[in-house]
Amino acid sequence: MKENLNILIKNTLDYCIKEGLLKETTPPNYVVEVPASREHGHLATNLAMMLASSQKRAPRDIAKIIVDNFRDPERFLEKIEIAGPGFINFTISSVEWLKGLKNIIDLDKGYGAAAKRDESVLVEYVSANPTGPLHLGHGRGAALGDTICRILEFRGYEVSREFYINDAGVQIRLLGESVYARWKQIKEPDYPFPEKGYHGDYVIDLAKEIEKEADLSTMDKEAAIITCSEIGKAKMLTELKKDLEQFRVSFDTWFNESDLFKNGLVDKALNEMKEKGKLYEKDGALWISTSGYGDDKDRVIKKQDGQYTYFASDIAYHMDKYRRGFKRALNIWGADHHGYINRVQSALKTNGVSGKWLSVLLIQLVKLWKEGEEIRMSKRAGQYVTMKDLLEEVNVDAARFVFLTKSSDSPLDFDIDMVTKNDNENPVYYVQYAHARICSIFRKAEAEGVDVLPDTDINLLKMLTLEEEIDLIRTLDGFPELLDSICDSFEPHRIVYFLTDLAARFHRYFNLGIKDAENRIITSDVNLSKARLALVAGVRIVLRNGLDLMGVSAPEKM
RNA sequence: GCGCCCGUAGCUCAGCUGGAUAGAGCGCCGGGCUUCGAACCCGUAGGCCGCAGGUUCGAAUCCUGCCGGGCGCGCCA
Repeated sequence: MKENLNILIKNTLDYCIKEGLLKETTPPNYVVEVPASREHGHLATNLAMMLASSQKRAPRDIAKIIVDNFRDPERFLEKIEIAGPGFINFTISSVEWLKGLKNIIDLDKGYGAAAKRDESVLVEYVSANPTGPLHLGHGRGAALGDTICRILEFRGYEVSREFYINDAGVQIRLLGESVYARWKQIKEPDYPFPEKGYHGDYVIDLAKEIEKEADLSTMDKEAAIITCSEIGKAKMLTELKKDLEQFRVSFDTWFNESDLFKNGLVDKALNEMKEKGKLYEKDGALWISTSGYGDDKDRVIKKQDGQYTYFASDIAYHMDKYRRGFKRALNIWGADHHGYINRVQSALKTNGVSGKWLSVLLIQLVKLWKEGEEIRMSKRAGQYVTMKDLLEEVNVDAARFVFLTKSSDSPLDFDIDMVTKNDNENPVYYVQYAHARICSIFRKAEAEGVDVLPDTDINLLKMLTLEEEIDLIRTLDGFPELLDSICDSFEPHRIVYFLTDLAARFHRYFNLGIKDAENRIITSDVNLSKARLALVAGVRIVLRNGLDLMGVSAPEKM
């Protein structure tokens, strides 16, 4: 609707200028938006106020010119009013809203989707080290990344989901040493455990499993540790994939850091930078001069001991991403990585890649609450709640919904008790209940012999005359725009608030029928019933499509 | 010390590129089911939007400076 109105506004503006009613000017940055109050119509624009300075006239005078000359040949609008300091308020003809509803029902699962566009996005998320189980922070990143990908795809972007496996550095080695030590301890309980090793019980489980698969006792220590590293990593990855799959999160590409070295991509990246004169040696180490590109200081890329730093492989990785031809890249990182953003972007700029090509979405920490107390997580002590633990207690729908409820800028308190409850304290049920309720209405209608999928012709829909009914359609109409705003802002929490608001409007509408039988959806008037069923069918479509984009189920009964 | 994020109702948080009277959930108090699902709805109370300036027709939103909280600033990974 907004788009349609925008066209009319633009035509009117052009007309007024052509007729000399307004001075020629570059179009101001005005907005068309849904006003907060219903008294202000369906849509409103601040155009006249934005024009005031260039026209050197009072906003209300300009508004009057626009309103008096409004170009609306198809009678799209029912009413135009000037209000307040110079807002122009539009009331759209109710037939237009009914057409909008019909469109939603016709498109069904495709409502909210956009045509394929020539824009590819690489989204990297989770990227947990395969040295331990997924924790709640990873869960938040997984829910967020997955939902962003689903929405981008729905809006026509070509999306590739990627998980980067840090498998080339010392932490995999440390995993091997930890597993090896646990294996030794089966026979020699006093065998020393590496100081910085991984203390979690899962390491003991790994040691037991590896013993079944490989005869470590016939190997020398080094070979045994390498075996432990390799098998340990493979097993941890299997676990990660399993947990993620259960969480309805999948990836197109599992990218091994070690492949960057194997395929010579790190050397290649370094050589290119060397040729461009971006590298230099100092104090026996190799440095990259990122400081000219927005970084605070230059960074070491190869240490005195000849080992590459992580930065080296990260540069190679991001250059590889770029060369694979993606138009944009998005990384989803924990907030503790924020110091790294500037560094990576600077490195990209050093290589001639625009800093805007890579966006980074930071997510704040997750705190876990149980029985009114915070459960502090400590990796060193091997004490933390894993995704696996969580999913044993909490269903996937509830977990994903809660992870998505808050802005990623805000730390998340995850209250296990609330999310475990099967009552109205659990926020996911509010939206799901609305969906199930509509399904129930349809079952009832079917039982009463009402044609449940009428061919939604506009004349039938004209039975919808209640204010609440048009309001519902208006909300449904905002769905595609909501999705677009999420694609631009990477703020998927907005969909939660949108769906909660839609569910609230539906519940309120439904409850009108408790007070007054005339307002029930299935009434004694068959045509009215059909029209109202079409309306709630539209609500059901948006609830279902929206929940689907969140990776949350839309149950027919609950 | 420098950088990023946050500060909105008793609690947890929304508030979309600046818009009209700042909202929701939970909690408190009070109401609503003989017929479509009460996992629902309606109503009351509750706010110097951290503080102080600035930008303009207009600021919770943008700018500056403070205050308070979180995180990050390695030849760690």
